[in-house]
Amino acid sequence: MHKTLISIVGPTGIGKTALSLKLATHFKTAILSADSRQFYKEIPIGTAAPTGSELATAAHHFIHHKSIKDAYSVGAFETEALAKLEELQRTNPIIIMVGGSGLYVNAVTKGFDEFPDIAPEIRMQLNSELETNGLEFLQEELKELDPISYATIALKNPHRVIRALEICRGTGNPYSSFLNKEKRKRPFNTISIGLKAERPLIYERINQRVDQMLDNGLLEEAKSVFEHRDLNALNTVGYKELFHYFDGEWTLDFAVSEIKKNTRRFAKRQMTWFQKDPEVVWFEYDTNLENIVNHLNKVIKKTSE
RNA sequence: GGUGCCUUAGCUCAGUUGGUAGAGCAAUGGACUGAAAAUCCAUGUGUCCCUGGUUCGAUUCCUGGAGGCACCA
Repeated sequence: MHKTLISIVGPTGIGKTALSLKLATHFKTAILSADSRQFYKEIPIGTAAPTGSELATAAHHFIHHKSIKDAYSVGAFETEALAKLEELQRTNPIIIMVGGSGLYVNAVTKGFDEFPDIAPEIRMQLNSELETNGLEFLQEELKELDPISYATIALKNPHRVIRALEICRGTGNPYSSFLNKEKRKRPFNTISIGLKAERPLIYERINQRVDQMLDNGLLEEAKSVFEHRDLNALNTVGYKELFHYFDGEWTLDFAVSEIKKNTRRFAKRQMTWFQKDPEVVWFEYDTNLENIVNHLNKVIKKTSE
């Protein structure tokens, strides 16, 4: 049987986790997470990670396998996820992947060009140069070192400029020279399923879920990681807002409304990302499992012919 | 009841020496190859509270009215 990765995507709060559990039960298989925040074991509540009983329903990978103190990146995830998939598919050809982080999903399903590892000091240096000299200064350096990237990347986006520059500085070659190489072919076929719903419904579910998180102890969870607030893993909706509350700058009510607002915006960005992928087949969030399974079986059958 | 101030975008407000108006926030759309729940970009027609008057022309000036705030009774 042909190896298959069933990828479930969609905006936050739409029910991806629930669907993944049903599909894992149906196909008697494991779940791989492509959620850039559910990796971290210290922050399960605010990231809406699967609960203990949900985790017990099927084997999960890449949930709570890292600490917020670990440095992690899409590149590392791509490598680990591909290795894990290879291992799992030796015994089970169908594996499920769920995740709302578009970049991380693409890392597994499509892959990126390969870049050498860059010493983290280079980025730290670039960040401090951004601070002291400003973005235009860095843009000028990029113009020198990599005119092609200078002409194509979003120059007003400091993250993009710094990434390109760290490659230039770290390798001595332009960032653009690594791009658009032949990508390693995936040894599996991906079937992408998207969950969708009317915008007001998504927003309503998000608002409710934030209240639920508070009931589940989000405040205590945020407090327990407060001292590490500067870590990238905590530059996350649900935490950064509560940190302002802990600082005494915001009332709790305001922080909560900011969490809801930022989650809604996040959901919109996810939809924008996934909508442009022509391979995703969309289902209403409350579609019967049977319909989705039928679709999957049809595609699986077709690809193995 | 009297006096003063206010009424402009979903919200807070700016502005037009009279030629139908603009910021912040919100909202919406988008980008995104190792920070991605991150980061960045784009988008502003609204009975300028209502009525009558002056005027070629009123959201702007004047009359009257409604609502709000403050002070005085």
